[in-house]
Amino acid sequence: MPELPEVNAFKNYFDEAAIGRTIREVVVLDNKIFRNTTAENFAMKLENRQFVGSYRRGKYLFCALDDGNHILLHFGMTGDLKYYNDSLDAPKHERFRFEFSDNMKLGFDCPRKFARIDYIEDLEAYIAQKNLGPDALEISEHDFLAAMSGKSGTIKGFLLNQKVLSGMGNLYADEVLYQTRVHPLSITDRISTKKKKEIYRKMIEVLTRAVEENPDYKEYPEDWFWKWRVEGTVGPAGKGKVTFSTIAGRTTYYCNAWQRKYT
DNA sequence: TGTGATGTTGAATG
DNA sequence: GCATTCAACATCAC
Repeated sequence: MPELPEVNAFKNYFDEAAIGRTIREVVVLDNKIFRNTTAENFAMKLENRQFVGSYRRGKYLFCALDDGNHILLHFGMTGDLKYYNDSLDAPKHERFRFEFSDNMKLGFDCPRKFARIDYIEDLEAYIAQKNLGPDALEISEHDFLAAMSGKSGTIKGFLLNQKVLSGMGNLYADEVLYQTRVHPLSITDRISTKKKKEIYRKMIEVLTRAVEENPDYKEYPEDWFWKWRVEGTVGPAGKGKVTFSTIAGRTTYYCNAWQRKYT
């Protein structure tokens, strides 16, 4: 999926396509993508409304309506947005679309259907109930260090936990650990304070750079991050080869000789 | 043809 | 409570 930088790019795309437009009709092609509401209710609530803004927190994109309510767009692994005019240009796995009063359409595409769409009347209560942690680009160094304190799980699991920190995904987590030379199996609170701060700074740096690229997760620049994330790639300064295993439930790439394991 | 994929959730287990 | 593992969700590409 889209991780934080990709969702940020979706936000930019959404803002451009939807803000200020009136929704004439909501066409639903797959009921199951709605989690806390039905397709009928969703359509009824949104028709004749206008989008007035959007707010991203981690991988969650909240879109504000002119009646004060919100919708959540969560892209799962394969969610995507497409803005178009001609019906022939509808994305292949469109699950629903907004048809605006000017006849333009914004389709939500998602082959694997891991995406989730919610209708939200109380945004703060919704976020509190989800237990969603602060955005990875908003959290302060102090709060980041405090969150690490006492944690006995792996650093990889820590970075992926959306309740602690929202926005990091599998690829960017591997990138941060690789660049800071910390082994993904390191125990979070055993890492030195100096290294913890390095992880924090690198996380901000990597995400900031990625956000600036406005990445489209289907098409990354040639020299994008994680080029190294291929088995057998030789680590920096000839430090051994990249290998992978499942850590915190996700396929994790790392270089044993390059990344120190704090235990 | 079997396998794994940028994510989340809930249940079961230690 | 904390952390981990697993299965489920559903489809596509290799």
